[in-house]
Amino acid sequence: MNNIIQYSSHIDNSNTSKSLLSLERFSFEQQIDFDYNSSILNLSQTKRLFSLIDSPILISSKTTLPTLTVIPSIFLIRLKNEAQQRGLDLHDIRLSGGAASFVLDPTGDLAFRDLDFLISVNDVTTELNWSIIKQAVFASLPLSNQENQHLCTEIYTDKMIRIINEYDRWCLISLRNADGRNLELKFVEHMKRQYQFSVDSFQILLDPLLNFFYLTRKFHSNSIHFPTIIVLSSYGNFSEALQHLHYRLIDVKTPEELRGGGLLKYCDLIARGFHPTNHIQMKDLQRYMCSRFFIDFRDSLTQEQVLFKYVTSHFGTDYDVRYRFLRCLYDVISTDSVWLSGFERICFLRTISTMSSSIMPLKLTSNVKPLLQSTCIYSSKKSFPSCNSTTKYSSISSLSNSKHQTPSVPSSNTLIKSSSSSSSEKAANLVLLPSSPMTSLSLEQIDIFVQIVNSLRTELFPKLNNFLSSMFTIRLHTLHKWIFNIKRKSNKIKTNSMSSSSSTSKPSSNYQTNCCYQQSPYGNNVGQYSLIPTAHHHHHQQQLVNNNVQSISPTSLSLIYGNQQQQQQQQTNSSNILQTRYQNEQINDKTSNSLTPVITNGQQQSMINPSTTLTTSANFRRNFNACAKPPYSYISLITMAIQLSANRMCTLAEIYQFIMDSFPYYRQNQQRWQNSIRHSLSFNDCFVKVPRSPDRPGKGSYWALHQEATNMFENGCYLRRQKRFKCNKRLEHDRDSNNNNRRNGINNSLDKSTTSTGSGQRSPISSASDKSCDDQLLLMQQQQRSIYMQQQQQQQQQQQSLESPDSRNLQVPALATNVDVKQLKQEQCDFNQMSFDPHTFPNYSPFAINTLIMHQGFGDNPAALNAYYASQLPQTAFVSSSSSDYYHHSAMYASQPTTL
DNA sequence: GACTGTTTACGTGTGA
DNA sequence: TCACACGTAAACAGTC
Repeated sequence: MNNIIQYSSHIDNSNTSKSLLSLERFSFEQQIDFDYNSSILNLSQTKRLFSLIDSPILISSKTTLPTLTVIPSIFLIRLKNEAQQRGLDLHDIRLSGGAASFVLDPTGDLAFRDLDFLISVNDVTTELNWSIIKQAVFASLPLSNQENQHLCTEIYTDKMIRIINEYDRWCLISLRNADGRNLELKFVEHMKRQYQFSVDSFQILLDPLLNFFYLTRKFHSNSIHFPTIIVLSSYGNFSEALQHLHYRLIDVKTPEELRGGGLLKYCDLIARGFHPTNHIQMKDLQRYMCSRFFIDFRDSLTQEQVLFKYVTSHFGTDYDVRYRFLRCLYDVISTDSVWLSGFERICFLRTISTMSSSIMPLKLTSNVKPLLQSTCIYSSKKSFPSCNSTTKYSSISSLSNSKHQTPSVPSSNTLIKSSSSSSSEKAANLVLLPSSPMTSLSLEQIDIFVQIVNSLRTELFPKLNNFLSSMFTIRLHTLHKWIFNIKRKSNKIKTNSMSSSSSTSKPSSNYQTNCCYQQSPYGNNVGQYSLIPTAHHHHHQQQLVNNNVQSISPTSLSLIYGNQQQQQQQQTNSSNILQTRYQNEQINDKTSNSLTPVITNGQQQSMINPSTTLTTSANFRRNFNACAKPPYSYISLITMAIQLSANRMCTLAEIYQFIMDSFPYYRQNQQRWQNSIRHSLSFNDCFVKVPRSPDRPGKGSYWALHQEATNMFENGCYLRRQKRFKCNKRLEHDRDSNNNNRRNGINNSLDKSTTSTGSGQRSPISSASDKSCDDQLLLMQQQQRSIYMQQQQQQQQQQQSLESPDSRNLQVPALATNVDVKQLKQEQCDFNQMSFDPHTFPNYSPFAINTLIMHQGFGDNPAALNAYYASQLPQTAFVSSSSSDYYHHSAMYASQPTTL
């Protein structure tokens, strides 16, 4: 308690006792251990703090009202007094976050953004206190006309948030600064998480300093009469946190409490030279932060906005750090977002990639390596209803080798089908550029661009059209026309420049398109629009007007709608999409979010205003509890656990453990959700039970994904499935035998109701309907299959005998007959063409009870199991899946004669 | 006895 | 409105 004694020696007794009392009441969860968790600022730190809170900050307005010059120290003293006059006690004012770290940092060059102040309040839940807080804040601003205080809410605030739930009771008023250094005032009754990483966990108690200022405004930096200033760390161990700051280390406690923004902060620290204290743990943390980011910021528009806001407000003109930040974020998302929707991930990666080039000044873009390099699979059924979900698209790298600055294309979603990989690299690079709204094409580049497009048009455009018309309802002629316009403008510009004409001609180009544009969240840059899918196939007459005769870029052209009405209609459509999405989110998460009234600046706006929609989104994010229920179904969670396991199969306990490790929500009420997990495993045909091998005794079986159920979640999108996976053509006798086996204590991998409706509404009637399979057809198919299998076995035997005279096939008797390979091939083709459902033939399923029991020894030996299945199954029996290598029939393919 | 697995019943939200 | 996907509870039986 020595700290307190020193601290109190400079303050009068009444203030001291009050401050001590305040410290105890400052209900930031943990008990404060002053010996272990606090320190005192030294001289240089104190001077730095003085300088920081005694330097003016410009609070800018959103309108024409004057910019206010605010000195934090004076402002805080006034705020305290104003609140006190209104009957509200504000105490324990602390400087926190990056600014506090800046004060403590011995180098003094640690970057920080906002000035965050924590102010303790007894009760923020009442409307009266909330009203007093707002009044006090705006009364403390140096406004000449106090009658306009109510306008300040809109004009001088960047954010105004009130969080009240079981974890948090606090409110925030953020006074906006044009440079992004906002004055953030958090009035806290209770806050569960006050920091993200150890290095920003410091809180400097300002009460003695404010008292000092209050007593004497004659402070000089060379004064020797400094008050003692205490600094705490909510990290739990002050010295450790300080060491992390000194050595630029990243550490975190209770990462499950981190919110989505933690990922950005983490990448920010990495970009500034920080390093994880534990790389292994940090890998898990990265995975968690990725998951959390995409839970908190679910739609791509919000993600883009969050990222853009962070980038613009945290890096200023430090493009090097900015690029490193984006690079780090890109890498983390690429490698650690294991259970995100493939579509979400690629969208966000593209956003990062685009931002890495578009935000940079033109002179730097040529030096910036495009981030988007990987080939990714799209699954866009949800987001783009018009897209054929069965088609996979890949995006390839941008013009990484080009010496020219990256040209822009009309859409940020220029992709080609995977099948077009045979197209020349030139073509792929051409159409897969990340959109760069800030860049423009030079004349030479336009020439090159047009030439390439023309030369590849016949090869490329049909594929492009397939994709674009299905996903964004862009027609081929639109692209043709766009190219034509570019070329025409290019010629015109050439003509103009050759004639040295300085006339400001503004050629306009009209073309029809039924795509929908929306203003880019990138803010004020003219002509930045992003392409979003349309909800309806409405046709807008859009006009592109080129205002810049020096350079032309489709994305730098101003977009003008034919009339205002159409514009409004389009905005309505766009916002309706988002609105519906957020409404769904609210519904989905209603069980996990307590009532949390949130107030933001744009709340009074019309519902069809996109900004309101975004506000709604932001509100939703803020409501999100740290331990909220993840948006994944139990089937999704099980699938994740299985797919992420080494052998593509897990025991029940391993599934439990995975879920609890991954999602803190499931560390509670275990009996309830684990019962549901067991129910899901048993009930759903997509999960199959694989018996343990004798050399691996233990409780319970392994659970694997059914071979054909590996892509239930649309290439990684673990949200609600469009269609439930069913095995509804199983033979009646198989069901009966399974039941008998179960009664006899034999594990049966297919022991599931074949007629499940997804609910408990299964009835004998419905079962009977499913039992009414066409037995004759099945019998025919089975006979055909038997013939084929016999031939297949003969072929394989022949192949094995050729490869290895000593090889044995214990399952198949040696039939050393010469097979007419041409006939076999023909029969194989015939077999391939017949309608064949592997589930119709449970005896041939790798998960059939007979198969598994007979070959239990393969249970834990994927290679042996593969080989066996390969020997037993035709190529077409199961579609090979890249995501299920465990059951990939590679051995069978290898055994196929290649000279057929 | 705890765990694992199956089944039934019922409720809710979603989308056609 | 209805079928379906999903969640929850509970009873029951088998396994370790």
